[in-house]
Amino acid sequence: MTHSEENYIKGIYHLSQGGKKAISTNALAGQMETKPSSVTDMVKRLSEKDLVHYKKYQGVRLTEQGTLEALKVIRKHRLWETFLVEKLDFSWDEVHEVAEQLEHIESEKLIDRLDALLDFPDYDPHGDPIPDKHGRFKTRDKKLLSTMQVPSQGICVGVKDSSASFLKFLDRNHIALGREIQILEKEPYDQSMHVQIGGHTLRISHQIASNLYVKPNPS
Amino acid sequence: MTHSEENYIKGIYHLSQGGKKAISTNALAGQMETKPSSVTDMVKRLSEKDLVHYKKYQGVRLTEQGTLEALKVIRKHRLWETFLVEKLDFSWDEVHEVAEQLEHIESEKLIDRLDALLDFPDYDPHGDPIPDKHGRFKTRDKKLLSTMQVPSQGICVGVKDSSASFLKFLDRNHIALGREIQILEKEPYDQSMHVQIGGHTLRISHQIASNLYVKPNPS
DNA sequence: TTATAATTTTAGGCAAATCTAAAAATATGT
DNA sequence: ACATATTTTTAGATTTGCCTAAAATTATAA
Repeated sequence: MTHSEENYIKGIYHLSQGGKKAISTNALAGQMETKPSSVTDMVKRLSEKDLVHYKKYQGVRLTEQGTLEALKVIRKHRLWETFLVEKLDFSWDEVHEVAEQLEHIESEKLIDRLDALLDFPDYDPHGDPIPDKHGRFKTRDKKLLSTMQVPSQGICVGVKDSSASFLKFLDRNHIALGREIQILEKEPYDQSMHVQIGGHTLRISHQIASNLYVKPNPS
Repeated sequence: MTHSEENYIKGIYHLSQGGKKAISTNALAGQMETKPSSVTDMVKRLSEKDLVHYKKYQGVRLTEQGTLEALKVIRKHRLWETFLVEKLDFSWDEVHEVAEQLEHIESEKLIDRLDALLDFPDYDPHGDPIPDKHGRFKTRDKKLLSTMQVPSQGICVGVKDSSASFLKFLDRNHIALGREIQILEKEPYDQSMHVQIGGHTLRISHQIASNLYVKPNPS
């Protein structure tokens, strides 16, 4: 597989999340930041290699093999992100770009040794699960902060949006993964929330709350 | 720069070692394992980018800028090799292939942090010097084992041939970098040598002796 | 249901990096 | 020195991955 093919497979996987419904050419073009005509070209190539199911005008779906390849790339991406944060002191908003390059390095030994060096982590710095070498990963009981009850509490375990700007916002507001969060109040008008976290009380907009995953505490 | 361009620049650097004489198209084609016509094409592109001096039929030479770029790639290659051996327990005969891929990752922060993680090493696992971030590196007082006096002694500090088969041979014969070696005898007929190293006495062919660097002990 | 809009595909082109085959330039040997 | 061999370059093709513009298909809405 070329880098570009791997990126497409990964893009299709992300758009499909869980479900196995077909992804439209336009949607994939959006994800890949390219033109629909380019997508059609590439999708044909992937189809020839049996990485996707494709019928004209019907969208595209990963085959079993394609899914496995996607999980391999995602495993590499997330292990490298973890490495950058844990061993090279990158912050969680800096790792994505570099991991986009590192995920294409081909060496099973390398990635398995990296896994061992990091002590076989289950989740990456953004709280996303890291597939093991067979493509299996642990899902976690988590909800978007925006859907939590008032009052309730839980632990921050992940982000939905992992853009640098969102992650930096969280840093500035003492929100980090692993930290306990208490939902104190919810404003019916704009759905903003009052929460307590890391010894601070703050107001969180709906936009923010719907991009932060929390593992609810059994209450 | 594309990966291919970086590889050519590195290839030219290796062929030029030290000297600044022009490299022939054929020689470069050999180094790059490609056809001379492909080299001509690429060399033209590199010339447009002012990475090399090139005149038709006159061979190619790195510019100052080209030399700097070559040193950057070599720095990355050697730091990654060191990482693989030091942190991921690769053996010195396994690192080259993977480092060939890793050397193209673009991130100054990554490579500088890696450098720090490894404690700013001066030499890679094959004894080759690692350029610092400005392209400067330490040369070392070293001679090929084949040119050493009898009797004399020194410390193994590098290999000229770093092919897996040679490195594995060294492993099997208790020859490792950093180890003291004593030259006991030299056979005039075939120039093979008797040496003592790591508590073993062994006979070393001229072929082997002319691919192993030794730092002579002041005697 | 039929015209219009949106999506998707095709057709044709471009750049990078490679190749083969042929032409041009340089080097070599007697 | 000049014929021959070697080296190097050019010309033209191929593959990957992208593009634009136009055609084909599917969706939508009055």
